[in-house]
Amino acid sequence: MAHWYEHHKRDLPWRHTRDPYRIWLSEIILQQTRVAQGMPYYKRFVEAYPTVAHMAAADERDVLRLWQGLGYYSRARNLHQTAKLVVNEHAGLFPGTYHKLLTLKGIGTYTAAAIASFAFGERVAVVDGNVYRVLARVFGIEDDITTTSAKKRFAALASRLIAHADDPATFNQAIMEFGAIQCTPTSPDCLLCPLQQPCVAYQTGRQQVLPVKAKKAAVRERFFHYFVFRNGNRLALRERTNRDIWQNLYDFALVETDEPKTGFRQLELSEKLQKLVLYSTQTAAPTEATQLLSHQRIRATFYEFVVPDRLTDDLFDGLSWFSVDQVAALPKPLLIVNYLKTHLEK
DNA sequence: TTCCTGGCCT
DNA sequence: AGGCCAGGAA
Repeated sequence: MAHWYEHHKRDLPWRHTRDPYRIWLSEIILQQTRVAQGMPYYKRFVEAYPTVAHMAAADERDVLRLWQGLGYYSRARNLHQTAKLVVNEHAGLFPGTYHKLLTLKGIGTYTAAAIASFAFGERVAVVDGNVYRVLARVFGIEDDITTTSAKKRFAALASRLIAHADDPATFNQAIMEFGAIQCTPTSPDCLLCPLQQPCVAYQTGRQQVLPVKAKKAAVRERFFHYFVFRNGNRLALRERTNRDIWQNLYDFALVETDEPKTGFRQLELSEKLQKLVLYSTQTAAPTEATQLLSHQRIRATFYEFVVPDRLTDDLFDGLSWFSVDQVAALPKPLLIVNYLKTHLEK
């Protein structure tokens, strides 16, 4: 990989300095940012603020103005805050170790390792998105990289590898550059790859699968329209038995839609539900509630009806009458518990 | 058009 | 775990 790096490394301005200020500046700019986009910003910043003292003396709004268009503006605010701290508390000298760098605003594990190794030669491994990808593929690691345990595992592996490197800074640059240019996310250049032979992903055809990354479950939005039927001190509930959330808990008669609806008259009701609604009396304005699950957002509307005695045998779909005391003893989702709490108090 | 990528902070 | 942003890939 060191050999590959010597032949393929890009000529980037921050690779020609060991000035911790410039390395820090470049690393903050390159967080969540591609080199091509960050480059003009780096040049502008170095010109406007050649030293950390220049930056510390600037107004935050000027720093933000210079940052404009790069996104993630907390990076710029932290940049300025840290510049002031370095000048005021550290006499303008950057802390010289990984652990001290970690305490600065805007510097996490990746950036601390980058500065420590590039500026100070410390033997500490960077672990960024490139490194996850390269290691997962070469070593065939199937762990979900979004988990804490996987992050530990990759960091430990990178540490073992850098322990044997001639030069820690070059090792770190090389593995990231390799990930950025050769071992790219969607179409890695495996045919010309020097690691073809040892690469588990290549040998098993799993380049497209590795690294494994749990896609953050898109939060699905669902609209629940609850019909709360009441007769005297009894309420109509049913057990949820479908393959769905809240299995074996109790809720009310339910009509679900994919889209928001205003009022139950916009809903398509089953014949039996329609009849019950028709001959019952709506007793309160509909109320709304939202229940957030890990992967779903339930927006619920509750419609309250009093059912006349002559129709109490007309329940359907597993609904049964429960006295208020019985209801209290049933297992219910929080959405229902909260509704009962606020609408059934007497 | 939508999907994916990317460190740090709270 | 979710928010922060923009741009390149699909």
